[in-house]
Amino acid sequence: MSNPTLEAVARAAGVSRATVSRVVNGSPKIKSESRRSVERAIAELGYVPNRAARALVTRRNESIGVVIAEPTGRIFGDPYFAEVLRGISVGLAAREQALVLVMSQSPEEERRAARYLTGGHVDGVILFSLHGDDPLPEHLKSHGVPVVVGGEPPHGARVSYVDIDNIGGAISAVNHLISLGRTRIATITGTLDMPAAVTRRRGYREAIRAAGRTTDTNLEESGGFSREGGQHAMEVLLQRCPDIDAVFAASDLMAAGALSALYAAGRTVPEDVAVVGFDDSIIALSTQPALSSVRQSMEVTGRELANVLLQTIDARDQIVRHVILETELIVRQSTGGPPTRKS
Amino acid sequence: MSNPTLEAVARAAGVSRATVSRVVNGSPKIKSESRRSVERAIAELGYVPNRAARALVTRRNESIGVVIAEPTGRIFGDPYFAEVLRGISVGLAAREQALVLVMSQSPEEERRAARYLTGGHVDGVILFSLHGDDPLPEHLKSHGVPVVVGGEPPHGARVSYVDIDNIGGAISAVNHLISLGRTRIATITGTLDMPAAVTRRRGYREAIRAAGRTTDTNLEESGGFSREGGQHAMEVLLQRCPDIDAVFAASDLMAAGALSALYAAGRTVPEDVAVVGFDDSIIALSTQPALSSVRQSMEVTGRELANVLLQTIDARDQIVRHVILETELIVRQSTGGPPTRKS
DNA sequence: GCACGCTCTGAAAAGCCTTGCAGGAGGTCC
DNA sequence: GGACCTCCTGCAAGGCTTTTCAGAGCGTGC
Repeated sequence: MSNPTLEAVARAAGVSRATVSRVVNGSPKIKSESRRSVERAIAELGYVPNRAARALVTRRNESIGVVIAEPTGRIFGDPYFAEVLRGISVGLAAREQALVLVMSQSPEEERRAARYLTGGHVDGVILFSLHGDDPLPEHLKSHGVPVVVGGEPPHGARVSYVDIDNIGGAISAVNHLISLGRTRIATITGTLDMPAAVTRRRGYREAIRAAGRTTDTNLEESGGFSREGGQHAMEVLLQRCPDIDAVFAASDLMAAGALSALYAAGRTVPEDVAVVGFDDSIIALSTQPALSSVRQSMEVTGRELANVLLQTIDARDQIVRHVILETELIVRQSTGGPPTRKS
Repeated sequence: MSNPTLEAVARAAGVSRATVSRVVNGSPKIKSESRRSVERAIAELGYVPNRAARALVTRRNESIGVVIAEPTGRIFGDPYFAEVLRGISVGLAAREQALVLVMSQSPEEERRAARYLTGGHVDGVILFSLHGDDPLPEHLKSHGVPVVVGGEPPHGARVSYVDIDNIGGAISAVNHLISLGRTRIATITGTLDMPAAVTRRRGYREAIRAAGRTTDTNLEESGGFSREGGQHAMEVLLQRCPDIDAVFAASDLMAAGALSALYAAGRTVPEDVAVVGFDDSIIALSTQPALSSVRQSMEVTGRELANVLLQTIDARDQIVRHVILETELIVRQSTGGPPTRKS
């Protein structure tokens, strides 16, 4: 229950507190003899350093905050978050850093979170799922808290981030649809206050134009990154342009919603309309037919987030670091491919 | 950057450190006059108590650990975890407790986690997704760390837990299938080293017998709580008993897998085979047709976990507390119901 | 044999907060 | 008017670790 202290270990090993401290922290200037006796004493007593006392003097907490700011709470069914979290966890565990999870769903909670994060309770912060002009990254940075953002940060924020190649992913998805001979290709975008949503739409437009066609905003509709939103967007699109023969959805969840709307409208997939999603999450496999999707490795994203943050903390600098991860199109039945073929 | 200390606030307010401390901690014995001046000073200086120093003297960390022990990492696509996590977060935020997330996926990581959790870094622990004879709850308890388990704890462990009415949920699902006139009702179970899986199977069996029929282990197959497992289990079941006309799957994810297998075998849902899942997660809405499912509120589960743990910490006792939450059957197209009808 | 240098260790301060105890101010009762 | 009580506040100790600085012990070079 009550843990032994440094003092107790020192007595048991016949040395001073300072020596024990140095052994614990791996100082090189310790005779191997004293080191051994200290190590034995530590093992016998089951000594674990008191994190609070240590933090008090080092002014480090050995813990970093991970913020998932999701006001709607809606996206939460998306496996995306869990996967990234796992990646972060792996990245932090390697360095014995604790992961403090902060979920803020309301402005009130967000204020509380900001107070907590700038209160010196964590050594750095990983931010997630940022919307629009969220001032949090700048706020933290101005308080001297190291920050790294998952996904492209809001416009203007000069902070480190780890992102995937959204534009390349979107282009490969649309090119795939074009290569299938589809001519009326629509897109269901995410919430356009999120950079990822805007960038994926840009990729869609660029691919359309690169094929020598003209873009048409009638073929674009926001699905808010939710299943219901995707379904509704598809209904709107079908009403506006009944001749649609392909859809690129900016997330698997929205693609799943689109499938429902297509079935309800009597369309077959992929015969009448080919569908591509984004993320290649577990959802892509649970739809009927299975979704073609742009794969991103959320676990790698998480690990990189942890790495970049720890790097920044170690360096004590203000350098802005970027990491962009690749994507890969996975072709399944929703665009006519057998489950295992790749583009 | 460098935060003001208690001392600074005391000077600014013209009182002593002790008085400031008492104001911060809401001691009742402070004249409202001094309280006001202290509060103003705090606001002006933007004072935030140093958590480390406080923890050092109170021997409390104001933070609790949440462990998700998932060796396979497979279940992770399940929205279940994210939802419970959110509930826990809400429950802890109300008490200004930090949520330290610990994900252990390998024995090595589990050892590391155990060391961390017994090292006095957290005031209590919430455990999750326990398998078989996991010794962690007992281990923590013997080290005097308050523990509460999400879901029925492993056999023999006398620890507090919050669970849902697994048996009632399973019974209502199977009764629903019986009421539809189905006569060959199979079940796809979870990993049987988890109590929730065993208990749901027991509910299935009890409902079958209560209807005056006999159970048949040929109609039971494990799907390991994963999509692929559910699909494979369904294939096995169909081969063994081609006359199956209903399936109760112990999770939505497995039910989604079962749907794929049924389609592949040329069966229609719900006409040939009616399907019921469990959890009523986002998955239940993204399948075609939408799944009937046993709803459990994961968010409430999470909130209750937090409440029970905080209660135990406050009371400083070793009382074992239990909370059992209700479930509700939601009927959708996979058993022939319209989306909104309830049983 | 002496001065010097190197290696390792110990003493002690610093870091910031909570809280038991004592004491001051002001009011009440006889 | 004095004794006593209540209410509030301050003093100071205590909690555990890291780290600076100085010094002890020992070997080496001249």
